Amino acid sequence: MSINNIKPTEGELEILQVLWQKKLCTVRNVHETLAKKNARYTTTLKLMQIMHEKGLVERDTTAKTHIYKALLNQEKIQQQLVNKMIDNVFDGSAARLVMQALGNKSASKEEIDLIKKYLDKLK
Amino acid sequence: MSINNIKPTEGELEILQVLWQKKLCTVRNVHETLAKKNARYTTTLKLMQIMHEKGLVERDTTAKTHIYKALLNQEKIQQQLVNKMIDNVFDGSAARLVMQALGNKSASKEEIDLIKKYLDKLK
DNA sequence: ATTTGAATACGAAATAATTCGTAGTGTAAA
DNA sequence: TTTACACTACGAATTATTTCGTATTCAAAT
Repeated sequence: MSINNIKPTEGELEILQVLWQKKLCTVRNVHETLAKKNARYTTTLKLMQIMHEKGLVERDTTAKTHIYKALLNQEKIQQQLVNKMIDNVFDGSAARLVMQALGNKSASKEEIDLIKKYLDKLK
Repeated sequence: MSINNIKPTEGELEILQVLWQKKLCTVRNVHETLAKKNARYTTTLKLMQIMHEKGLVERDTTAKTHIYKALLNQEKIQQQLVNKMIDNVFDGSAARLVMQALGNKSASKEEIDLIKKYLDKLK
């Protein structure tokens, strides 16, 4: 399995989320940022070590406290997940997903304007 | 766990997809429609039996060949999955998800027009 | 120098999800 | 009525994922 077609697990995705946002993180960094507040520190550590084995992240081990960095491209993974969702859950219709996403508390007026601009550019 | 907050697994989702589309299905029906063509028939059967135990589907067992029907509401599940994706993968921004979905082969001109109309209605 | 605290490594248990094989049963065709 | 076949039931193996505990190491503070 190449660097493409990699499907991070649920837990890995949460960690990637943090790494994408902060660029460089220690394990503790990630752990404390994580929503999953009930897990032990070593759980996060182990997960990140596994991610390293799998090549999902790289780390700088020169100092005692290692510094992690995501290797997967955020946009690629997003695209991959969205595509899969469109196929599996929305019968292949991107439009249906979009409308579902917008019929949604999360979509503010600003966001909707943003999208309209984007659509106009697409044409 | 109530009927809400149920999180179907990957495999269950594939089956639900078929059930939502066809309304009423035998196991064989589902099995042959499924993308997952490499799995044995009894694998699909077992999965659907488990879904029944969990209350994800109901079935009519009057005849020898059972007839299955989805109990989960498609739109609710879609909404739930989309929301989760927005939170976990798009930093809470619906707009970002939408744009990612549209920067995508799947979005044809027709679909884009559809979305524009939808957006206008929203305002 | 010793202690203390925070870090890593890693085995292994616990949990979840998938997959399959075998047994048993009912029905329709021969 | 016997055979053949498609179906269900279900245990159990396999695989994937998550979780934690313990051992060890290093460095800073005492």
